[in-house]
Amino acid sequence: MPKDSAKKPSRIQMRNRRVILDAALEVFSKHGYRGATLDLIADAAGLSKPNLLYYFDGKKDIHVTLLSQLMETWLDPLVELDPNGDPVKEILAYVQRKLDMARDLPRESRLFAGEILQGAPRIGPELRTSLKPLFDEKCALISRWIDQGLLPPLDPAHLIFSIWATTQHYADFQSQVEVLLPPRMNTYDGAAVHLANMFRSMLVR
Amino acid sequence: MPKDSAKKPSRIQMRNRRVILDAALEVFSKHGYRGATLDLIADAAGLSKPNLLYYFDGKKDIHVTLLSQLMETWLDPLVELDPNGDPVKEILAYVQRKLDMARDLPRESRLFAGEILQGAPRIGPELRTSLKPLFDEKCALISRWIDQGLLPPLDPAHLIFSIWATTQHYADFQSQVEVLLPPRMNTYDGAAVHLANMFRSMLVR
DNA sequence: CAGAAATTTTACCATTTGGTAAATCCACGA
DNA sequence: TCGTGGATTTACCAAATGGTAAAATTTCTG
Repeated sequence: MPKDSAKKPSRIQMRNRRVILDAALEVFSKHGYRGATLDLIADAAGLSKPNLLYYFDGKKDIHVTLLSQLMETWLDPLVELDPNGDPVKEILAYVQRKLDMARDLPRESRLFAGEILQGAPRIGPELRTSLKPLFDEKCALISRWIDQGLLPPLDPAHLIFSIWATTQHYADFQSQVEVLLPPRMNTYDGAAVHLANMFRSMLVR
Repeated sequence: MPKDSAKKPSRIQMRNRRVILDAALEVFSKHGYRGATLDLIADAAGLSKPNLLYYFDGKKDIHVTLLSQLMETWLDPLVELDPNGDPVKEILAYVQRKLDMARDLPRESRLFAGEILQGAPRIGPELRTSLKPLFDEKCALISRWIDQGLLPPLDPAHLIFSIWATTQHYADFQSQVEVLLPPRMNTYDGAAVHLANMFRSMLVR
């Protein structure tokens, strides 16, 4: 009975929960919450549907678990923004980290985007408790840098939005980018150059 | 039998088709394609479900019709990019038009985003036939401006991506923006200032 | 190895959902 | 005003889907 959170998970449980979550990430990010079916997830995981429900309390449980685990990974690049570093370098490094994440974890990006797009019905609370404090802290940090004359005056919140939007775009709108950009050309290298150039020109006077 | 495209639509048909499409926009943009049900759309339209299907061939038909109509509106701001205008002014005006669209037509933005996010299963072809040629044309225009020394060297494609991403972000990620930004403050005015500042600093070298 | 516990499968079920057939209602032109 | 075709409702249905009960099987432990 693995559903009790008190007991320590066995080897099989560890393995199968990971397999299920990976399959669910694939399916949820491709079809959205409603478009994803337990049968699709079970097939992708190589398990039977009732077997899935032996490890999770239901479809919602799988989805929420996935989003909660993702939140940590998602916030990490912003956490690393260093108050003691050089402001311009720190922010440009943050842009690059976010772009790397879009390239390396596109499914996660799309899962998150789909949830937000539909009004964050399942992680709204976690946005308030996890994301908001971190966001406010980093906005304050950037404001301090501005006050110290290390950055030109700008709105920290909108700056962060722009970084999120431009980097995640390559994962979330991948199907559109692939239609528009010539094949064979490396999308992410081009994006890295362009975004570094764009944000540097705004941050360096 | 209004489903034959040959006949001219009656007054009632015109009205009801518009009512249905507006209701469908509301429901599709909020719940996604799979999350939207004919019952929800019918309720929102104030019609019965079989009555919906008297005007459209099915759920897919409603969705595709909506997306096709939207495509025109969506491309319009880019069409207006004037080869004879001042490059910087033209591009900044384009940014503002896109931001206005995110503010005034957030449901349309989210409908489009949801479709792209899931791999554009229903408008992929139209991206190739409608969007791609226009995109290529405007990329070429920007390249010409660069060659003429009117703009600093930059990648036109990634520039356009950045404009799309930053402006649509305020509609597509509205639920997140609302959590993070203090209420009472006008999001779109702040965004307009920030984005104008950002893109100007990149374009004016 | 024996028995218990954990895991997996088989056989279901109730609800939701996209869609249809046919009867009924209603607007409008002759 | 009456008939006709367009518009709407009523009563359905088959498939899909999330979920469950219980039997069967595998794994672990003494």
